[in-house]
Amino acid sequence: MKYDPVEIFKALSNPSRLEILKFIYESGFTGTLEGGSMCCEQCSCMGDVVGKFNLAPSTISHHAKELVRCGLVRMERDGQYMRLLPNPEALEAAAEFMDKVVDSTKGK
Amino acid sequence: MKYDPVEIFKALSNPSRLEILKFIYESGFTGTLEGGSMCCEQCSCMGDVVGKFNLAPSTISHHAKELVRCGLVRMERDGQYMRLLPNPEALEAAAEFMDKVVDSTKGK
DNA sequence: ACTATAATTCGAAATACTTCGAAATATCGA
DNA sequence: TCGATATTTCGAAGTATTTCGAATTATAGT
Repeated sequence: MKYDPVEIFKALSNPSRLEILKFIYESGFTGTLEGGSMCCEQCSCMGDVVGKFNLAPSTISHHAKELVRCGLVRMERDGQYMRLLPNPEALEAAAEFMDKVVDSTKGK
Repeated sequence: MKYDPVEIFKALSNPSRLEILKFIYESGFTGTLEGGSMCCEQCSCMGDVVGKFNLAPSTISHHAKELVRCGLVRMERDGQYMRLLPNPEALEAAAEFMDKVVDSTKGK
């Protein structure tokens, strides 16, 4: 298996981290970030997240690393900036895992 | 909202608890429990879970309570036994939440 | 009422998580 | 190269989680 459901659920189980994930996903690809991103139109960078949430930069950095570790987010350097990119494949994999558990109880 | 995604993800984020959940869901409604349940054909009870996993009864009891707290499982007393019943609605709600996050990144 | 079985509560130990601030590292622009 | 900005690493404090065993509560059967 490419993604570990437990690791993904762990990443999603912290309220701050879940909000950060939502922010990254909403900003990603669609460029809906209000006021514009520091780094690009189509994604958010570390600093965008720091500006959005009431958490220390080191804390944001740590949460981002967790999101990357389990595959929910990808990161790439863009000069000084670190771009945070959604990886919906991982979220879909976790949702699929849940659907399978649901199916297992419905007699399938 | 009827179910809190963060609470559900927290419940799913522990390996033991996730296995217990899967066991409850597989046993529930379909009666596929090998060797039969202590309490009934169509579900598992606390003792079934204790027999299946290498964890102290108090630990199983604690995990079950967490699963009930977030809505993933229901519990009802049957004499000495405690029946553990899947509540797929909660799991479906969490999967739907995830799908919404995925959609938010794909331009809606 | 007593005993056995099932499950829960309680208290404690070990571990993990969340968050911060300070210091370190990376990159850009002048 | 220097100073400014962006991000990460490190160490520490407080909090939460996981697990256990012992004691307790609930119920069934005799």
